[in-house]
Amino acid sequence: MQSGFTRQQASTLSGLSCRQLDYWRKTGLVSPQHQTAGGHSRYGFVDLVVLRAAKRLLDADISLQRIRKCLQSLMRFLPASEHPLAELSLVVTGDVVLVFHGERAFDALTGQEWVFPIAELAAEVEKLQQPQPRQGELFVAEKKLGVRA
Amino acid sequence: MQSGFTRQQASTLSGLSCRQLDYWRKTGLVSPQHQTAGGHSRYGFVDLVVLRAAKRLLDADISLQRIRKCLQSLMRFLPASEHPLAELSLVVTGDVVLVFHGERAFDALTGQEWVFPIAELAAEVEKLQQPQPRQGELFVAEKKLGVRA
DNA sequence: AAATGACAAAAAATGGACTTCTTGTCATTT
DNA sequence: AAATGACAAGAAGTCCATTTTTTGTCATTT
Repeated sequence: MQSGFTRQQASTLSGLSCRQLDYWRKTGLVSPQHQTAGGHSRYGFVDLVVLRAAKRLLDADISLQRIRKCLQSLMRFLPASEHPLAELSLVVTGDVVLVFHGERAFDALTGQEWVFPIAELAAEVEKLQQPQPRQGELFVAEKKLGVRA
Repeated sequence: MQSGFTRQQASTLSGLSCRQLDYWRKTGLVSPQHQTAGGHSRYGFVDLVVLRAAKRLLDADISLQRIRKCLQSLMRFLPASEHPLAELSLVVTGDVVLVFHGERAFDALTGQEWVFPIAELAAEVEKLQQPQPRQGELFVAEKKLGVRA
């Protein structure tokens, strides 16, 4: 076994057409990791993972242009992280792709992150619901110190 | 303490204007849980949680029309679930709102769910990378049984 | 086999006009 | 105070025409 997957192999294994692979390479979406001396493509392991991910996204009706932007973000995680892929998930919904890494969720496109637990809101409301504090002493202390006023 | 929060209180506690509360009630987005004998609003605990959630979504530039649809989905979880709010989170990104409940992620709007771990893709590729099976016997068995052909 | 180029069909994005929805403000009623 | 109604500005959604992107197919080259 040599250095990587040929175009044909990559196509078969990813479910993408050779035409797509060519176009994607030409437009910089997924470029094969190596080349042969003769200038032929050799796709690497990470390439294949990316190609399969892209295929899934396409199947989920995510447009290529969106995938283009998302993969840029995904790529940052893929080769980099220590526990690389195990803790990494994609959530696809509507036309948004999220990258989950542990507890955090990033919009693969914007990099924006915003998660908030409902329990937090409920706790806030619950606190407001009882202006009479349970811990009387603390309340008194606050009044004395003028924390609330 | 009586039955609930007045409009004014709900407004103050949620950060929404009375105008918004009125309009939202009129259009059925969030209706106060009870009414007084005189026909005045009394917002309940869950109402307040929902109002605060809505306020946050608005602050995140989610349009009211989208919130309208999302809350319908969120509402299903809120009063229903056993471990109600503790395991519930919202992820807001771009113009999509996801409801997280345990391991699952639902598009709050469509209800669609699709999560996939990258590790899975990597494992698939890894398997393909070695056409020589590690378990020789199994491979032979498959050939014998014609499973692959 | 793989890369490249050319042509065309299909899919997706963009931009603008138009409509609907939200919200503030103010007056009136209950 | 709260509800209701009226007016208007701004925000957001919809629809349609136009442009760009993506992909298949086929021929040619390396």
